[in-house]
Amino acid sequence: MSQHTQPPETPTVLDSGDALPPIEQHARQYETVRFAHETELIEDYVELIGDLIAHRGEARAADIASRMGVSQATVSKMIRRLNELGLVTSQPYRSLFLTSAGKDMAQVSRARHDIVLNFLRALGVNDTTARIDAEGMEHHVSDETLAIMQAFIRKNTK
Amino acid sequence: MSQHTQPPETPTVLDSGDALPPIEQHARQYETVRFAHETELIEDYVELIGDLIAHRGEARAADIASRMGVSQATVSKMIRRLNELGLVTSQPYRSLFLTSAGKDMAQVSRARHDIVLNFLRALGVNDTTARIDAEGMEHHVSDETLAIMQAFIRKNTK
DNA sequence: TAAAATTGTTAGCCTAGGCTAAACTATTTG
DNA sequence: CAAATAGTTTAGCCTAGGCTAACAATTTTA
Repeated sequence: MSQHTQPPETPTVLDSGDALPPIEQHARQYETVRFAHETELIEDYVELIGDLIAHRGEARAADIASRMGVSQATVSKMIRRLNELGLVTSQPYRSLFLTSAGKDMAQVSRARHDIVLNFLRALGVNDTTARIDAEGMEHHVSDETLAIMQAFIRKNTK
Repeated sequence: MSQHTQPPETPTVLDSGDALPPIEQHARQYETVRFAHETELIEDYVELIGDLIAHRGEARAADIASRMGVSQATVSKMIRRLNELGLVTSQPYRSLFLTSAGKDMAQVSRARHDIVLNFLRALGVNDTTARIDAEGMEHHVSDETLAIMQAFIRKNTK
């Protein structure tokens, strides 16, 4: 079948680390990451909108743009997407609101974010770094790991 | 200046969690994540190519495709990019090789990946889950956090 | 060694998520 | 209350990273 005489599947002595995972499992790992990438920006926007509403009373495109560090045009386009996904409601030139689906997503996202952030802090990571890392990590942490992080926080925080 | 009378910058009582970070810092967090996204796929390919060479003796497009879970056309296109970036050398229809820049990247990437994976295992996360989480997390973990993870591994592994 | 099977490449399409520039709407202010 | 300013949207462009289909090259095998 193979056009090459391959070394056996068992790892050779060349490597220092683990063997390669089985092909199917390996592919599923990358697929999981690709899937996370599709949803994470959406979640970040929804989470930020929820935060802005909670902290500032409203969520405006200009605020989202400056906090996200992108142009207002980009935000405008994204809001249209969030609308189509049924996560926010908006009238032109007016402030945004989260739908109940949006609120749910914001709440879940925020809770996950907080666990990761507090876990990193409990581990001893500096606050600024912890915030940056948490922002990137939160979408890639499974429920299982999240539960373990939560237990760790309880154990290591007064 | 503002067209709305805004609540003060200090958070209102509505929220349960932390205050919003200052705008500049907030934007930098998201920018860091966006930047990581640009490089992480590249790193994943380079890391996988390095692993295939180490474990199988060669890295072929078909193997990369099946392990990444993408089409061969996608891999072919990506290899061209890696070439342009000076990370691999390739002749058509021949196996790939990493340049020394590619080897460096693979080595760094692999080391980081292993630390995150072993950290999750030391934390008590199931192996399959740990592999999936590590794949997603590795590109978002700062050097500071990585060092702390490494210390944690040393302390919690016999 | 010719045919079959596998592997690799190219062309062309699509979506997401950035951007700038220009037009439009709302609010504030002189 | 009109003009200036601030905020929002739209149009059009670009890149990355997927895909399929068609074709080319290589390797295996009958």
